[in-house]
Amino acid sequence: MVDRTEKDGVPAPPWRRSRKPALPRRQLNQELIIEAGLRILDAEGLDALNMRRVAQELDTGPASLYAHVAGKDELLELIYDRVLGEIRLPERDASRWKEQLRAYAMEVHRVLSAHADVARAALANIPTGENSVRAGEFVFGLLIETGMAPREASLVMDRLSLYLVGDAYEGSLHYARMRAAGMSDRREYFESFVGQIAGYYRALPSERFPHVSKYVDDLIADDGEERFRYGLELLLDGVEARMPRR
Amino acid sequence: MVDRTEKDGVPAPPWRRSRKPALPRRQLNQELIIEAGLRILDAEGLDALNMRRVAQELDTGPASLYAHVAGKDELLELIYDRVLGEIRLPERDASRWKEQLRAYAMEVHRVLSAHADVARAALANIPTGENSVRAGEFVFGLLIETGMAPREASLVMDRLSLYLVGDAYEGSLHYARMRAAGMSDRREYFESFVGQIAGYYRALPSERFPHVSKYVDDLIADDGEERFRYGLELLLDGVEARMPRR
DNA sequence: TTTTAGTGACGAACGGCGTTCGTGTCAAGT
DNA sequence: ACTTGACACGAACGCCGTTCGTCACTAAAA
Repeated sequence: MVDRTEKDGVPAPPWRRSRKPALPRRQLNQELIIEAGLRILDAEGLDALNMRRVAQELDTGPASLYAHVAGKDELLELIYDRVLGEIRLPERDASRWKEQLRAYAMEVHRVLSAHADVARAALANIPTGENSVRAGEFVFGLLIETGMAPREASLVMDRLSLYLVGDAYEGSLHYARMRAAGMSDRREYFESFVGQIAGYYRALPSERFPHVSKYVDDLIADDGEERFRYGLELLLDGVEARMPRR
Repeated sequence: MVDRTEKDGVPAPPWRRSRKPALPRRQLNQELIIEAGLRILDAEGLDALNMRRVAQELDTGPASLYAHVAGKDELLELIYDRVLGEIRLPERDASRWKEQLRAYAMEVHRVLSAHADVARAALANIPTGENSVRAGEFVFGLLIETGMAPREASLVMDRLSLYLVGDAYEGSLHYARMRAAGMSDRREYFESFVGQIAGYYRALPSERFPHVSKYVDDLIADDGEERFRYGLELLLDGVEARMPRR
């Protein structure tokens, strides 16, 4: 018997109990549930994503979902992996590893930013989906082919992934705050929030916090995009310093 | 933050009765609530930390807490800042900036690891507590005194903080999983979980994922501690490369 | 001493959540 | 035609954060 949850020969993780071959007698299947969930996530945020809301989107009751999805956690994993599927990978070219690694990071950043709240769901579980492995093979393979020892390449891939998801997670939090404040404009939120932070820093006693209170403008100067790029270059340069000479 | 409960140094007013045994009422204040919350967080994890459980710990009902704490979110922030208060900072010495930055990172890592689940609560809100600023002043001041431009120092501090909290967050997730599986031994969990991951990787089709499936042992070789150190050195080396020559 | 005002404590309850139970329903196999 | 069994789904369970209204108590005013 063929488990239909497998695509292209990738087995499902053993701890995810495999379910029956979904026979679409009625119009309800895992695919539809994932899509509905992602739609809600993008339009209304993670806080609005609950089983009742997903069921409502599909014109049914919450109990119906549990025939296709183990629970909310698994649904979030599935949605996350679906988003990772939007990552476009180039042909590997080890001679341009740094350039390709940078492009990869920017691509992941782009995809996670496009589905703002998905990163908040992503960090809640360790990803093991197909598309996660696909991305991993790209980065890992690139480093290996460049001549880096497998063990070190594994470390680099791990830290880079953490950085990408961690940064996106932080971005998600701002997005959630913006939504909670009822704002839809990014600029409006940025000015309001950063203004508050700046005021807080300026009000600090300068005897105890001389540097922080003095350089407030520098502390709030860069936005998320520039911070992401800076951290990325920091990492890439660190990796380059560890690359075997050729 | 103004605490109106005065403890010492205030003499009893003369009109106070001489004869009263005086239980001054129930003793309940913010301090007690924070401590109870942290106790539960450490002993039972974030999932077990809810307002009813905290109230129970203090022999009262959940409604009583809201006189001292705005809600669960604020309580988590307060607990987090309290944990940050355990961070010990040395005297700044810019001539040993790298060493001190490394020691600082290890110290934060130590404190966040000691209260395993607190990082999961930490990333949920942007920290603005006193102890958070204290740590920021240390790192920022260190970089400034080393000669780095304020704007760049701000970026470095931001990325380092993200790394520290992000890594601790990831650790928290493993901790939560371990607890959810009913294990109390770290070794037992590690072998069980990593074993599953390894099996999953090994089962991948080697045509599509040649590197990942080939170097499974290297992918799972290092534990969280080594990964943290490696990423930290990566960052520190990147920062060093950007330090102005002297 | 009596009254008044104010405050913290807290039982009860509201609304929302994830999830399960039991029953209904209908297509496929016999 | 009957049986089977997977899917659909209304209803409900138990848990959560939070609010309301009431009560107990104290400190100041009268």
